[in-house]
Amino acid sequence: MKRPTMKDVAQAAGVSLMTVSRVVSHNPGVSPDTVAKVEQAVRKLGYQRNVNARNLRQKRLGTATIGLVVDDLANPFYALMARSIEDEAHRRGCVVLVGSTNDEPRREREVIAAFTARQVDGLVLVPTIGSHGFLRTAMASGTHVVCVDRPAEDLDVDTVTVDNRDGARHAVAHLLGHGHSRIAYLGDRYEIWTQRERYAGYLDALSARGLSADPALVRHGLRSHLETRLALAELRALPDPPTALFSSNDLITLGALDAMDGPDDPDGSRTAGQPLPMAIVGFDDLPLAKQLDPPLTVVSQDPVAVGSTAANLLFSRIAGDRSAPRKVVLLTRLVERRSGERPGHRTDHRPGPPTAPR
Amino acid sequence: MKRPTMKDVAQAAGVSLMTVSRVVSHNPGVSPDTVAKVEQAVRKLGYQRNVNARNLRQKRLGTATIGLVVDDLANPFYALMARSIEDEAHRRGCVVLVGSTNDEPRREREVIAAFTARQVDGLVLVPTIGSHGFLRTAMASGTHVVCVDRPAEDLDVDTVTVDNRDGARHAVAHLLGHGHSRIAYLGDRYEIWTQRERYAGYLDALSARGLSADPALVRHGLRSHLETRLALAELRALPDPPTALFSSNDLITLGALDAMDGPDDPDGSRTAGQPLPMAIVGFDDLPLAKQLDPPLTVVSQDPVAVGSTAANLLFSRIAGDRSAPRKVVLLTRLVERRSGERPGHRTDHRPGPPTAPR
DNA sequence: ATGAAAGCGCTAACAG
DNA sequence: CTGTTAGCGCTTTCAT
Repeated sequence: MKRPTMKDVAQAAGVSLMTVSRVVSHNPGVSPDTVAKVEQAVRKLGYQRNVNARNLRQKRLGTATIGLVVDDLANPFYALMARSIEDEAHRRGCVVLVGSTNDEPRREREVIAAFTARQVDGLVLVPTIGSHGFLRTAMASGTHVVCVDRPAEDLDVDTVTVDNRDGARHAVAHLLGHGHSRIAYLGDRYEIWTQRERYAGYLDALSARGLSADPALVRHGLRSHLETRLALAELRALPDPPTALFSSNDLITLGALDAMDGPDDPDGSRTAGQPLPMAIVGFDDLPLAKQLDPPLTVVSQDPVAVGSTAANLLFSRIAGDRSAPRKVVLLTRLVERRSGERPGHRTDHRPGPPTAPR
Repeated sequence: MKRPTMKDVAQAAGVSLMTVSRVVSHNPGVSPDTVAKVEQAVRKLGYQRNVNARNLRQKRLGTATIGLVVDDLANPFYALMARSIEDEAHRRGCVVLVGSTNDEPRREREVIAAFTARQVDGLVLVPTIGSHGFLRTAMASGTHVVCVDRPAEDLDVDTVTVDNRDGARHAVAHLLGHGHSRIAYLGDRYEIWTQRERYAGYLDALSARGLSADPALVRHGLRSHLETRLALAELRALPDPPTALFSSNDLITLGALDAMDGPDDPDGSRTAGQPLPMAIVGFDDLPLAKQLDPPLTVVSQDPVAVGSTAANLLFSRIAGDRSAPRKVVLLTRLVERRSGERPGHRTDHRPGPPTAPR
């Protein structure tokens, strides 16, 4: 009923507890016969060492446990990242605790506290908005932290991000290059670092052409499908509506594409063959992007590379690297399919009088 | 530098270690002044209880840690499931260790061993193929196990699955109902339980119409995008090619849609407005399914429901439920969009006269 | 090559 | 109300 302990194994093998410890730890200096006897007892009892008890005494090697704290494990980007971090950990005989913050600082603190209370060797963290000073004490007592996806505003630690600004700039430049000048920006909460960066990239691209953003075309804070639909509806009702759209994350892209299909039809929808009413480029690639009509042009980032880079950084810290914090910035790639190439000079897509050309 | 212990707090507060323990555990019977003194010392030192040490002594409450072992954390289905399990765990003040097996029995054993060695209270497991007898000893010593997505072949434990067979049957019946009789089956490894079930559903639907499967139209063991493309190419080269397709998971659906686009074009592809050459219904919903042309009809399962059901089952076991193992089977839903409705009696899909409207 | 003693950080079971 | 003594399962250190 209860799990066997070293004591039980020792008794079964007729040796001392210490000898069992040596065998189980593959320590040298035990006679082959004894090893055999002990190993047999181990198998017979189904003994497995209690790693937590071990870690209590032997802290030289750490707990071989790391924590991964993301916004939302269900988000494909973080899921891919998590998998690649888990792979790196597994290679090193390390396990990983995961937690989602839901972008709530409070939940973030709870999750991190639960992890550090279990003596994790380190943390890969997608920080929420707000201060992370509370991590200082944990870090002082040896918990290593690597930030991913975005930096923690007040923490100078290893950080792996992608060049969001550059990615957005390219996306919007692409749209501009295809004749669009009224390009809407659809973004998530402006408080999120990646969103600020992407918006900055949007502005960069405009000003490189001598344009400035029309406030009427800029929408921050889109948190849901519904809000995105609404925002898009308002944009289209404008006297001078946008001809193109830059959506700053996958969820918003999804919402926008859905909204473009027209009225609220739960399952099936857009009339076959009818072109999308606006050009669109989105941040983040999506599985069926190239099967759309027209195929969707996106800024793609590599979550697997982000994850493995972060994991490697973390493990080298755990292994003793005490050099200055590194800031790694990975590149994005503009995957040009065709949704960004619709002509920018026509917006006729509704029955009824076409909007004035240009 | 080192983490403070209760001893340090006791010293700082001028009380005994035991008093600190009581305060930290919110035990009654400590005078308010003492509580205040201790709490202040705790804050001052940034003390946090070592949960592992605590669990070593007090095993009444378990470790408040569960393990989640899935095929692949990056798979959207498992990612969603993982998130919902993590939510349930978080509600209960429990943390979760995750691991991917990659469908390799060996890695599964490694991951499970690493988890049980850390004294997890229970395991939510997507079992690989093969025996799981090795879990018996862990279970005998109190580790609870709940299987999800598929049953473990030789383990009588709580299991949460969806009705794969029924889902597949409906999908294929839908295709049959639209005039198709030559329907190809594209599946992953037949050794995987879900795949066998879905194939059985495919056969069910055919025989309900008095048809039997044409072996030439059945392809098992599709493990990659490439293999799927190849398989589809072969099917189309048949003298009497299929007019419709049932793909038995999301990856295969993706591969098939990709292959239908024609030659190997890395990024963008299909000519706008050109209809898909075959009808298709896939198992598992996909984010952009309804934005496709035609919108993709799928069998959808609810990973969040699967996850939360499994988590609830596990936690009630941990809480002491010793009733007979439960087998929960959730339903799937056929989301009828339009890809299953192309006429089954024509296969002309190349440049030439446009397909009849609707 | 093996074992005995001490102690990791904490709580259970008793004292006072 | 508070403190003392064991001891969880293991490893360290020091014998033998």
